[in-house]
Amino acid sequence: MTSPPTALRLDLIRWYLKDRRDLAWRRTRDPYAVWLSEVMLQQTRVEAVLGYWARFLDALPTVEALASASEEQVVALWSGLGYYRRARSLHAAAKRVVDEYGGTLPSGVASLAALPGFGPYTVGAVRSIAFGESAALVDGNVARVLSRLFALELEPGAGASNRVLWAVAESLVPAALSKAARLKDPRSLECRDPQGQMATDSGPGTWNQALMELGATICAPTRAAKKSTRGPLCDTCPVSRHCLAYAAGRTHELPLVKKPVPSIEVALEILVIETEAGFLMRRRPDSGRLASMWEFPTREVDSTFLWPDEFDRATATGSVSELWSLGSPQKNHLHAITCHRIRASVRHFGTNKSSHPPSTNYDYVPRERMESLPLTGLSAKIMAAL
DNA sequence: AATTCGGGGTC
DNA sequence: GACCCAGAATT
Repeated sequence: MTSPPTALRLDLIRWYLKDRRDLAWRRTRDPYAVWLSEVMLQQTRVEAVLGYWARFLDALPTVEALASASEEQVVALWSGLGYYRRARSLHAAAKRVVDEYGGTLPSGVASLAALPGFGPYTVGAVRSIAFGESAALVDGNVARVLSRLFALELEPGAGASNRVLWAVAESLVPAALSKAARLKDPRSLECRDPQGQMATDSGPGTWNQALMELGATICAPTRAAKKSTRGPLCDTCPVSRHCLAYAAGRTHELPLVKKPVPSIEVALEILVIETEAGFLMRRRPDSGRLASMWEFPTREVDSTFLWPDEFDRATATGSVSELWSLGSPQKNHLHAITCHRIRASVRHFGTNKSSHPPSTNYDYVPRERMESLPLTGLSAKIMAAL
């Protein structure tokens, strides 16, 4: 393991310790809290995670609390964040950590990688950030930063490309600090020496986070359409003097990007039926998209692609087409998921008539219970706008 | 190797 | 609107 070029390390670490964002999960070394943040941050921007992380930890502050929680509560705490498999994997992994490790998250590669939801990135992140182990990681930020620093022309997404990026990352990650050094000041996260000066020999967790922070705030992706208005802020980059792409004037060309898949337009009609017993809600099937989550009765217009169910069966009070025409129009919503762009028309229908649940997978949910229900993101937005 | 899985911040 | 994001699991 060669150590990173000293000047590069110094420049990046100094910048990071001075200019990094003050993110809540950087103020803790509780492995569970770090683990939770890393899972929430998978394919999700920092800004979106901020509120969720604190709320989740407040409700389920320990591995044991998470392990003994219901899956419904866990998914409800995740509602709106997306990629709900992450929540289910996290829950399953917490149960195994309690059963197999007495509630203490292991720090070894094999142990972590065997847990659901732990891919290569999360293993490296938890090991380096939570435990201070010398473990590399590659996420979208690191891939972009390393591609530019070393002018790597890699085929985007290819397995061989990923192997190169991981090899480079592993060649750069510093050795673990001594246990004494790490324990000296837990809050400072390897950041300062005993004189209060910023340490120049920071550990792997700091190094990895510095790489990601640079990618998130300075070494930004280039937008294919408008290369002039976006892209890396090389003028303020702390390591531009080490950057091969910068030296070659190619920062806007690297990394190579593959063209995105076109998105599909979807039109939905959504009916909010409010009775004395509560809102009529549908529970989605146990498998597939948004599995087991709850939503307002939904009908897809002109096709049955995402929401194949007729919502005519959703109510015992006559045809839904009739309710649709009687309902009062609500705020329409634009909702983008993966490669679909959804236009949702919403109508609200109130009635004093309470009735039995009209069919399986439907139920009336009182307003005060809606918040504890694992709602789909779209239904949560509709609820918030009522 | 290619798909699937949500949703939103940000320009 | 268009990206693309502190990816993992499945096909």
